Amino acid sequence: MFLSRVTNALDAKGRISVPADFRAVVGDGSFDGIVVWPSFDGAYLEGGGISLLRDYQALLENMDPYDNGRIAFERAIFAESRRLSFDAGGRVSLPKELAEYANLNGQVTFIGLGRRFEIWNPEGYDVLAGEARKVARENRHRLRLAGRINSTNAGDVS
Amino acid sequence: MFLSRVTNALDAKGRISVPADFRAVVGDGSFDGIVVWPSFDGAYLEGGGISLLRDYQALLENMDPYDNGRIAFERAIFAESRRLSFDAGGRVSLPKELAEYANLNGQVTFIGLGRRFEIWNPEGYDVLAGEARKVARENRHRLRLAGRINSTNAGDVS
DNA sequence: TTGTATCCCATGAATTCCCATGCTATCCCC
DNA sequence: GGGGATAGCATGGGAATTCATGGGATACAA
Repeated sequence: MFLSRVTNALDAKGRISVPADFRAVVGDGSFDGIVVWPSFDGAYLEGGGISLLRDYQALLENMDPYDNGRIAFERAIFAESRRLSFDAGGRVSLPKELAEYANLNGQVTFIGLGRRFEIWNPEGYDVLAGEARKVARENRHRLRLAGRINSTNAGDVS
Repeated sequence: MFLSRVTNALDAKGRISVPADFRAVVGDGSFDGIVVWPSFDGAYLEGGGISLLRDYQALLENMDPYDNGRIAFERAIFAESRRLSFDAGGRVSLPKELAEYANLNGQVTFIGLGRRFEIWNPEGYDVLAGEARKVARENRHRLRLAGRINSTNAGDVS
């Protein structure tokens, strides 16, 4: 599970240290690295472990083969994504076109969002984080974990 | 289940002993520690076991992917939360930015709230505790356990 | 050759691990 | 019931490890 927000350096060679917590999540045996693609919702990158792509694949394969949405997702995610493997120090080298797409230079911020993560220009994300906090506060009544009053272990999270 | 109010020391290295009662609750096999994030409702921290985050994830994944509330929750909780693992003595080290957010220094108070807990500056919480007692008294008629009157294990606090 | 990508090694800082200590609550035996 | 032993817990400090990051060397392609 990807959690937390971490800002790391993008060096002159185009390398970024992937946060150690993130590295611990993506291990899947077959491929030691991350998969990253440009978001179709804004100037930032989306990414995850190879298993995330497999989940998307399973999801799309349940859609009609000639569904316009399915084809578009395949083109926007699979075709645009890059497989970035870790070097010995846990870094990946980010292709230039992805860095340009997301306006990355000097510093980049990894945003953990559970099953996936995003990569942002730090300043770009700061304004968004403030808005998200405000909207979350306005919607906080919706964050309700369903209760089971009569259960013998209601609330037990073990 | 997180219960009781406990005040522990925050040492010079940023470490806090998590109350032993709390530690006994969070064990989940995969991760031995707690997850903590800044509340979007005030100057204190919220936390729980990794399973609490999984419950939130399940809740959010049932919402529309581009629901504004969902995205805001993901950014306000997942992206802001930190995974804090226990050392041999049952302590975690609290990142500086979280300590600053909640005005923590010297002493911190853990507030058990059932499925989750909060971390407060002790003085900050004292005023709130008094108010909570008053509001609880005003709402006391609402504290009604519905359902099985003949439950064989009524009052079980496991 | 020149630029680009990959691998390897070095380094400082931050974090984590490990061991030691005092206190408190609990247990057990007399 | 009293008193001592014992175990669990909170806390302090030093050592060892991990982590992020920089730079050089090597392989490959244009």
